[in-house]
Amino acid sequence: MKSTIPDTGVPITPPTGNGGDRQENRHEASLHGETLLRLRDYVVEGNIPEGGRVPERQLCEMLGISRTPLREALKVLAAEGLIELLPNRGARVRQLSQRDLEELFDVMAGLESLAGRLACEAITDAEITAIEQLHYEMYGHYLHRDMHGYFQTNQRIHESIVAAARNETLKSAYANFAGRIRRVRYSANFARKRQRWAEAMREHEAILDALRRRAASELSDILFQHLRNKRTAAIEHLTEPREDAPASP
Amino acid sequence: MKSTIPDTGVPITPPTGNGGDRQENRHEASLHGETLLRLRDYVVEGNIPEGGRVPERQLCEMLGISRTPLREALKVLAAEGLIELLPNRGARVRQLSQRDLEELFDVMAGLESLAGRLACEAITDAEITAIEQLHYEMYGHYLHRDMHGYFQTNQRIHESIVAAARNETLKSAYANFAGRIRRVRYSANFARKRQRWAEAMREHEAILDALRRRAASELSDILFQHLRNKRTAAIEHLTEPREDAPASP
DNA sequence: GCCGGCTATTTTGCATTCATTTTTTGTCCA
DNA sequence: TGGACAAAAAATGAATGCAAAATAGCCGGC
Repeated sequence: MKSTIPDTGVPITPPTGNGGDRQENRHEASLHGETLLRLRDYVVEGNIPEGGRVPERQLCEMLGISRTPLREALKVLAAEGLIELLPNRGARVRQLSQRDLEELFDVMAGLESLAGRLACEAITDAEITAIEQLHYEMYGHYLHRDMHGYFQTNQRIHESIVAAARNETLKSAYANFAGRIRRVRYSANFARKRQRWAEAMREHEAILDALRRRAASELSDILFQHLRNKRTAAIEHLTEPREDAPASP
Repeated sequence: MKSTIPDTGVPITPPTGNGGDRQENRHEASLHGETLLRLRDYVVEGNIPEGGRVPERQLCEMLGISRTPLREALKVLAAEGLIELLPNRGARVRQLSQRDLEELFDVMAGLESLAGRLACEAITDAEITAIEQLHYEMYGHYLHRDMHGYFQTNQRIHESIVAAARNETLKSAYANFAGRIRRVRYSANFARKRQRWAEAMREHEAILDALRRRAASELSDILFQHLRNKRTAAIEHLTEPREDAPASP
């Protein structure tokens, strides 16, 4: 046997509860909408290995639906870039090349950069205060070397900036791209490198500072560079993934 | 009769030849892929009035296919934001509110701003020369008051910048958003206002200048502002669409 | 004459079915 | 033993069928 593409089977686990509707509006009503949400989460959470095939029949019985709504959802996921559809050969979880990742990170950087710019026009003092809170919280995590907490808070900060941009279209696009790299973000805690971590903290200080001053262009630059650095760290991590094994607690 | 939503019928015209595959890779193989491309063009070209319903059966016979692939294509178009799916009530061409347009323009601005930034890293002298050519060509159109030529060349310039960014993901997202506002861009030749037109030309000079110097941040700012001004012009035009009637040839 | 409720028709959503294509399995022969 | 061919099995792509919902049409009441 064996074709060139590894034909990983799907371990048929019970469906994960629909986490939350990040992106779609109110598709819960229709079956295909529900299916879309669940399938998206299912894929984003990494339940199917990279490049693995997405077997229609198994998913159908797993979700208890027929193939029609499932296939509709697959088409949408393909359009979103999460999976790819090989003609007559079914769907596969999209394999992201290094180049793909670089591109995705850059687009994310561009979107956050835009978010920062727009946020400067609209953000309220209260929102800034909230972000400051998050910042200090994150600093605490940093001091305690609490990676998980750090990442979580970090993400909330970035989401707050996007929210402050007051642009639902942007928010939705941001969520889409974030979903595509989420698998990587989770599997690779690339920022374990101490130096990069400290650097990121400094960048966050600068972000906050620019935000307080509503310095749009400046914030835009800082955010872009910040994400660019994340990108570099992530790529490096994927290329030579070691350094975190002999870490202190 | 009459519900709140205007129930515009679709004038059943022969299908337009598939212009070109902007966004999708090679979906020509499958029927639903073909359908997707054709339907997208059909909608983007404005064959269905704003907010008009997209009747499955008519489109089926128009395209000569069954409902299954058509419905798959509709789901994708809905995910792209071109149409919206009302539960149990079919698809409608998405009506863009003024706010939607503002948001879309801003996102486009962000993407172009990003494109400029990235282009500075990768663009070749030859590409810059090509853009300069386009710029002079556009200037010619400007002097001759040739709006159509001007817009066409203008669009090619912006596309060249996006292409120079060497980021297919960005290019694809750009195409997606461009498609959403294309209907408006075509129906409203908002830049007829002389003053804005001259301003735009100056901005383009600045863009070219920054590009030559590979001044990433600066170009990013200029591009954002340029698109922002376009946005303002467009919104103004939509609000009070007059001024172009008593124009000299 | 206009409004509200009732029925008929259309339309949508999903399941099922059918036709191809691909993939796997089995067998034969070198 | 191993590879090539062939048949079987499975999976995909698309069409059709069927139940539920919505819309339109109609009639009666006010």
